[in-house]
Amino acid sequence: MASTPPHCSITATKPYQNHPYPQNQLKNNHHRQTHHQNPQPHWTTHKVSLTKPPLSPSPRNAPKPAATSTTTNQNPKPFHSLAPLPSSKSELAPNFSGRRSTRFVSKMHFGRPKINMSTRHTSVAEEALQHAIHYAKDDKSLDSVLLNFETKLCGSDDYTFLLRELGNRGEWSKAIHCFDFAIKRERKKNEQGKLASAMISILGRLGKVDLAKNIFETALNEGYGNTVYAFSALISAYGRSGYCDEAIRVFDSMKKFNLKPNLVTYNAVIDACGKGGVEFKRVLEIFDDMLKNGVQPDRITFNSLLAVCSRGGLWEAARNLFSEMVNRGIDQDIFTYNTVSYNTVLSIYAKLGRFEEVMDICKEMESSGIRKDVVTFNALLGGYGKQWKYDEVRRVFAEMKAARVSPNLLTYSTLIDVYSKGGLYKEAMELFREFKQAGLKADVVLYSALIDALCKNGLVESAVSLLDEMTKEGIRPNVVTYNCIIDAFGRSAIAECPVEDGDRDIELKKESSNLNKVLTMDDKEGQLVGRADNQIIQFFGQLAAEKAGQAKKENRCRQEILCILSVFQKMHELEIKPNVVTFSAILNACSRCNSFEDASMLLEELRLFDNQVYGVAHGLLMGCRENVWVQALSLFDEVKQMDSSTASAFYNALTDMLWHFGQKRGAQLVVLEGKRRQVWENVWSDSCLDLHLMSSGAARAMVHAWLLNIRAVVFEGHELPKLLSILTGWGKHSKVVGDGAVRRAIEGLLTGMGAPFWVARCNLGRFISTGPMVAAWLRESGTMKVLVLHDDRTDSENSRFDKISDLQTLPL
DNA sequence: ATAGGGTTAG
Repeated sequence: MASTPPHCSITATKPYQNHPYPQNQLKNNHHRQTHHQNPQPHWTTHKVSLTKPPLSPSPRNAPKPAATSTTTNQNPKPFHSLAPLPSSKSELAPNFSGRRSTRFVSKMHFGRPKINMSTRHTSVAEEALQHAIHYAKDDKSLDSVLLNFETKLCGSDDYTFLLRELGNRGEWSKAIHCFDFAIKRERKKNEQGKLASAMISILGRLGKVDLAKNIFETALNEGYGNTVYAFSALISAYGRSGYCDEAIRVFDSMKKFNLKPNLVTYNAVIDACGKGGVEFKRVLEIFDDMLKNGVQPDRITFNSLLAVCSRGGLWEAARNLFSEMVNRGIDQDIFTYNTVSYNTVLSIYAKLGRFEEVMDICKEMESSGIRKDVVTFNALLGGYGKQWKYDEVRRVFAEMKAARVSPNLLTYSTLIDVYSKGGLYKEAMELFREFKQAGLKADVVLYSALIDALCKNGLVESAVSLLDEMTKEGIRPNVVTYNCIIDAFGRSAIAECPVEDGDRDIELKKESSNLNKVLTMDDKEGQLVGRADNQIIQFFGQLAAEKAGQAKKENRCRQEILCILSVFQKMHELEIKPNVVTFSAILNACSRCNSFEDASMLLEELRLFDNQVYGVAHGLLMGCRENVWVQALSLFDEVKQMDSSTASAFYNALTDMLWHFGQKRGAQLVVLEGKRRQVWENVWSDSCLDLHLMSSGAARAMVHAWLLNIRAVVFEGHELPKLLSILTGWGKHSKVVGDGAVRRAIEGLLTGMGAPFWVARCNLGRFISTGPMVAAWLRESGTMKVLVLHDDRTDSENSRFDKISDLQTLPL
């Protein structure tokens, strides 16, 4: 076990720990016992110990791994030195599970669609698929469909297509039936092998490990399963269901069968280890084995290794791996690898919005004769969609269909999400309809995206009823689903009423009534679109109509609070573990409460989730800074372990809540602590204050601190820079395009203080001034008074604290 | 044939 405590990671949630292990796999599970079972019963609230000393940071004195740039591909040996480092364990950790926590759960749901990347299947196969979906209600009718098509279907490629597409639709039973049908009719062992590995992979993606194992064993017995593909598929199947010991066992057994693992096999087993919480040292052994056998690791290998590190909190090791990756030239050599690599790079560039590079890669792929597969297309669609390049999205989607690459759940999920985020609800609705027509089933991620779209538009109650629908459909919501809803609390009440344009209004009403007509037609159409689906389509119609700003807002707040409490209730019932995002969401919800009483109800929910986070939030809110500050610091230590946007979101939420309830000084302390810990990158210099990553409360508290800071500069007799600027952004970073809440808040703040700043000519989100003007203002007698912040509520004990830590003397 | 895409907290 080396020095790593089993639960020190920030990704402590192990969603699969709830899966019942198959009976035959419970033996020899020593390892799993230690790793998979969270020793803390989740729903107990631990006692707050306000005297608890702050956590010590991770030791920095551990020996540095010696991954250096001298390493070459031919001599890859430095990895033994990447020993796991001891890392601090905190009691907060179990709740502070990072974002990765739900990924795995969501991937367990229906159809991890993975379809044949080539278009080797014939159009007959597509026709057969339609028949199998729509007409085959039982085994018998499926048989007759298959018999009907038997002579026209072209070998294993057509059958593989059929299996995969059925798998994409969650129809594992039909898929197995087709597999049995196909295997009987196939003579060549090689082709039977293809069918078998495809079938194993499909079942693996659907989380049906036991069935996958059956197929595998039969294939072995019948003499067509002895391939590296079948083994790799089974390893991956075990891995994605969390049975990493089984995955390793299968991997080890390959030797007996004289099979040499290849890159994919190694990647699958390393990935399984990552998901299964295997300690880093053990994974490195496999990695070394890989290198010894001359299999070159690729980006996926490294990513999986990195996941193991981050899981174990082994940040040093992760950093070293990363630099090793760069040293190995993974980035540079990527094009000499294979399609996989292409897709990985492509999706990275697409996410970054670097479309020139994306186009280059596409061209490169075309010239090397590598076909774009569903993953390639999905990456392109997501990339263009996130940049709001909807024309490109349409073009790529058309190209995809022309290339006869079937859009899958992820394709539609991506598209529906980007269209909803862009406010193109009609398009989103049409895609949802197409998605249902294709016979695909929504999973938790798609539902969460839909729920989020409703929430972001203030339709919290509709979101909650969709939550109920998905539960009824047998799809288990995850923490993300709940976080979306919690974070939406109060949004509708504070949402601005857009300035109405009469004509536009009428247009939208027309559009909305058209939508309703389409809806009615759909009902007649019949079976394909079910109850929940109709509801979703209705919601999109509602959203399209709500764009006209017709929302009735009376009583909303009251209803919403009841609604949100019922959501918490459901979360408890389903035993959904909260994470740091949940806490941020609750704090944000508090900021939207009009009364202290409402906020208290929400804080009470926070207390039930995590007494310690509650202790800090509540303590600061009540002005008991001195008592909770130590506790707060240890909380911030934990938050610092998250990725930067998660961390800053938490600081933003906490600060906003404090600011909202008049604890401005407390808010400022939190913000300065965040700055000290570099939660927001490069917040300030003497000439510039960059607020674009901050919430409005955090930004305002920061403006005060910054101005006090340059006031000190002035009073020390130094000159200010000629030009001073405050950047607020103008909504570019906002998920709501052009929102600019921070900009408005700062504008109001500066005006209110009489600070001589004005909006820069070419940039609405930038306030500027000159050094001399600001200096003169800062010298005015009344300025200091408006700059220093106070709390509405203070504990008498705190006056002493205030005096010592007068702002100018704070370590900034 | 086996791996790799999508959702929340700005």
